[in-house]
Amino acid sequence: MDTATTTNSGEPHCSSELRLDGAPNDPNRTGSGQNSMARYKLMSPAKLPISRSPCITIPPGYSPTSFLESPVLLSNMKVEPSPTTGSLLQALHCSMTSAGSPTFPVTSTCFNTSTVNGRKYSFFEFKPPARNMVPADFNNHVSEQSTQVEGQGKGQSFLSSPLNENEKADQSNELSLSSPVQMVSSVANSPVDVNSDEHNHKGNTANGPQSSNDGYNWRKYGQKHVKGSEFPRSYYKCTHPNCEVKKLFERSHDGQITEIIYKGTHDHPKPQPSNRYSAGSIMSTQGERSDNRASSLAGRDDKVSNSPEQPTVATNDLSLEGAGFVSTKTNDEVDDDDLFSKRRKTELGNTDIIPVVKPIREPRVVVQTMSEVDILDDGYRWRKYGQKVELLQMHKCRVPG
DNA sequence: AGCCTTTGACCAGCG
DNA sequence: TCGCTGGTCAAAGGC
Ligand SMILES: [Zn+2]
Repeated sequence: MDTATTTNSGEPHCSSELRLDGAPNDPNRTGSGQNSMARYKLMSPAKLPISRSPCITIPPGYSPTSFLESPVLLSNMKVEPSPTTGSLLQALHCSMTSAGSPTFPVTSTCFNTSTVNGRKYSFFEFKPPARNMVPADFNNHVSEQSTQVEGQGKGQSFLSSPLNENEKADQSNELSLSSPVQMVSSVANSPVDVNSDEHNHKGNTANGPQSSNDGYNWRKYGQKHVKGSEFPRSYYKCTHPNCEVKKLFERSHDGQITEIIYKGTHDHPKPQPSNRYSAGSIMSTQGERSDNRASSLAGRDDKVSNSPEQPTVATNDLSLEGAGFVSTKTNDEVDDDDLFSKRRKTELGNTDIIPVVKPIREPRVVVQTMSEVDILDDGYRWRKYGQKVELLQMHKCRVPG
């Protein structure tokens, strides 16, 4: 019941922040799962006493600035606080605000690194400012910032034409992190309005069938209402034969994605690249269902009329794969974080992201990379503006690709 | 016919 | 050891 639709997206404009932190994760732990995929995680346990909280998620409403006062990049933003110094939160905020387009207020981005099995994974988080609605294509955000901007408005019809964006996305989106770092970028793109029949019609725009299309095909294998979360969490697996990549979704009633988490990496190419749209990732929720299938099928077939899902996705996903997983959250997270924190902590090990208060919902995207890297080849340039003891490093996006 | 979603139950980790 | 919680399984049903 629940589920909703999808949506979301955030765009990271320049304002995004990258956070690297080294937190150890335990990949080994499987938790209840059968697979022992490495799960690395990220969220932030609000409750955790962890000091590391590398990632701070700042709610859109908040201004990171407050947190950090670093003199460094403040150009657009008000101030950029350095993690070290002060409050992170604000930093994030700045981004959003100034980020540029009002339309896309990016909430924040964090990059975390955690160590798993000896490896370090980094998480990259983007938070979109959106309150309820998030722009659908996260992917784009990542790689492309402005492209989408227009659509976003309120999330409604971000993409009038998904296709176009997709294409764009492809082009620009590809984050190729060639570097040692494997990026995972998640994409949370989703259209949001679930209910709407419009989805069908509009396709991406509103559709929600797929919450996130990353170009892969996903099958829902469970849904649960997590305590602390207002919305039910949906579990998806990659349908590829040998692939065990999983995706967790939380959507609000509105259809907005509250959180998206990717686990594992795809060891296979995206299905039918040609169809980007439908390619596969289709996740649907209740309302979407019909669409979903359609999209999914479509994906396969090419029919995708709606599936538009996310065009952007295609490229982005890839990145994700490399990494462990990605998560996206929205404001709601706050509570969720707590919840998540628990398990995640376990699962992930220590990677924690500190939850910030989030009045609003923003989707958060966390990208996990395999290396410590400071460098992300995501097409953006990052400037380090702070560092924290725990290996946490904050980077600020300077120039988009 | 095949694939996917839904949903309740079960399993496992943690406090 | 028990209860809580998150994650997964698997049957049923739908498209
Ligand atoms: Zn896969």
